[in-house]
Amino acid sequence: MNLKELAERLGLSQTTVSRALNGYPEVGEETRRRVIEQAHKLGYRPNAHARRLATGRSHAIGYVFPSDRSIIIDPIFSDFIAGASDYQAMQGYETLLHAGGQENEMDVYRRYAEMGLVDGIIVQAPHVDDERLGLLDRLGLPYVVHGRVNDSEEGYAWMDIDNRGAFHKAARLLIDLGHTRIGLLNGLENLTYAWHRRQGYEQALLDRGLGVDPAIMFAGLMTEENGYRQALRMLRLRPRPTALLMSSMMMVSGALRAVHELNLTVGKDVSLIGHDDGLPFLNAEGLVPSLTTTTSSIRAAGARVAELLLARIENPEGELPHELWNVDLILRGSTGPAQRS
Amino acid sequence: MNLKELAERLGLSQTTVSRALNGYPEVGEETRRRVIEQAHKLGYRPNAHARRLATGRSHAIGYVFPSDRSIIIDPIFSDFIAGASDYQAMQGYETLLHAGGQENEMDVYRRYAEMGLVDGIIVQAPHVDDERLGLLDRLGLPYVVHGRVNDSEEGYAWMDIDNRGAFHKAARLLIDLGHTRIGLLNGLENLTYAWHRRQGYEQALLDRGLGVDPAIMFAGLMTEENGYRQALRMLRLRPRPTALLMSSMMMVSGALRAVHELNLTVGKDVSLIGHDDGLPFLNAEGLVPSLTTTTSSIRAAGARVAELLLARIENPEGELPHELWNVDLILRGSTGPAQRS
DNA sequence: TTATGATTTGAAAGCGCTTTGGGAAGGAGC
DNA sequence: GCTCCTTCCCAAAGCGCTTTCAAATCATAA
Repeated sequence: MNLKELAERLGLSQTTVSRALNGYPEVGEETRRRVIEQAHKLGYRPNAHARRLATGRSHAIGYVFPSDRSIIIDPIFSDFIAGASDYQAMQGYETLLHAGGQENEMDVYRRYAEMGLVDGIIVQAPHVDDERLGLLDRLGLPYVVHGRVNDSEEGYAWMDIDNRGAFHKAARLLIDLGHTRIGLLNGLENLTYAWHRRQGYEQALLDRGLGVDPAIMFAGLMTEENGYRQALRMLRLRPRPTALLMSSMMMVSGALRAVHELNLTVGKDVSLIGHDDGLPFLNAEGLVPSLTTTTSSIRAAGARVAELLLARIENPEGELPHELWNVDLILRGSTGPAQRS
Repeated sequence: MNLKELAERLGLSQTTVSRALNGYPEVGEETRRRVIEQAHKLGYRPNAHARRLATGRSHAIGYVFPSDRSIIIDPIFSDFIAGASDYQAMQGYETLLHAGGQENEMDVYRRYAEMGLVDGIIVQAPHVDDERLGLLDRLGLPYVVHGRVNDSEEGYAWMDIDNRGAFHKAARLLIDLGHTRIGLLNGLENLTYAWHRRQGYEQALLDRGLGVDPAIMFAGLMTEENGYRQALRMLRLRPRPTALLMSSMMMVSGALRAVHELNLTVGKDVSLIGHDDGLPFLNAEGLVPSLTTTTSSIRAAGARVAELLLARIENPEGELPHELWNVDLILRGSTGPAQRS
């Protein structure tokens, strides 16, 4: 069932039927009613490609993961995309995913733009000096960055959570509790969010005249195993760090093993704070003791970034959005005053 | 730069240029060379939608997640899709993702088919009696199921791992080690894979004349917290189960907490076996002691399912593939002989 | 030389939609 | 009566490709 057939069956022209279905005003109310009713009854669906060809709009958003596999493995991305894709679906936009293949990330963007496959891009996991933005600008492809690039905040659209503030707050809490040796288990620091977290952490230490010790700082893949290994390593140092600040719940999970293995007590011998992206399969509250966290729903972020991007697509001349979300520090049972050693 | 311009610049017709680029034989060698060279030089890319409209093929594969959010949260899906999408990208197929929105899963399939958005579908997480297959058949949309539906294995294309065999093997190993009370922490049993695992587990018990005790069986979301809670509950029963068989690494992670909390020793007081999908952020070998697992790469499965689907699309008349992968039982440190209690 | 066939190329139709530029019908205003 | 708006509808062009069908070119054989 295509437009032509539908029009014939209604005794109308394609023009009128198309207009009626797409809500154009210059069509009689009675006619519109008839058209919509019949379209529904006959199960008419406009062909997506024909429409896209005619309008020049693809009604699709692209997500590109580096062929390098270290990114998509991060489970937070699936939750981010779930949030974004959910919102897009409600707005009639499809979600295009590109993972791997032999093509490199920049080439995929180029292809997307030149073939008209997507109307916009969500840039994931920006690194400290990200060359993707320049390319997208040149291609004229609208985009919104989830996170920020380096410290520049102008000239591109972004939405980010206040990672610096979050880790600053968290570190300060620990310091206020009397901790002076606080370990940091961070993500790869060429990614901006990790870099910001480290800045927040270091600033809090410096604010209170505490030194920064590279021996109790780690930056790497946020796996359970790295959480375990690094926590174990740090907690074996003397003087032992009395608190650990961690960038992901997976690392927390690993760190807990280390803590148990050393027969230490969480919240007493060692205080733990982790960043919680709100992943449903790894719950900070369900731990024993429940975990003090910096919390921000990655899924909500996904939905919001999608919203900003669609707004940019509908209105390219609008102002570039810059949105920084506050991150809550939720006090639970895994933090306590420092013990004297 | 579109085909028309390129043709003009070359002094050829669109027909010839199109043919040259698409590898049709009826074009002079010298001409083809010139065309390809110029196309490359001028950065020509055929418009995706025009091509799709003309050919009636979308060169895209769809993945639909139920609006019910309990599925996509499972981190194994992102790894599965990464594998599939990777393969597709190499073959020139896009990946379309649908998560959430107000539309229900069946309606999305209908829309995909009627609007021509995808050439095929990968059906995820089939339940025991899945109504999706019937719909897809009616829509004439090629698909491959990752997993099986109920116990019927004919009439549809599928690829699955031998979940029943895997858990049978695992349970039998434990029994051979002298365990007689073995707990099962499973996924939701309306999903076929979980149902199969339970069958394998029960069969192994029955084979050796052991009874099945519902008190030490759990089926639910495979979260860390459920792993912890259920392991804790079971290990507090008397007589205490001396082994736990688990459907996911997240559950293992939670169970480990419970074991530590009860001051039990893994591999001695309690043996653990988990199913490992090969997720890169949660490594069975990195645990202490390292974990005995049933192992099968979900990423490899994704790539294979995509391969089967593309083959079906290229050749719809071909035989329906039925592919069952053996699952290895990898013996590591978390299993040992049962202690007498 | 001419007929024959093989090899290359092109004109034009078509994929299914949107949108431009009118045009017919009907009512209001003079 | 006539003109002038509205209101509602339509024919046709166009989006950028692929593909059918026909024609041009060229070498070869009779």
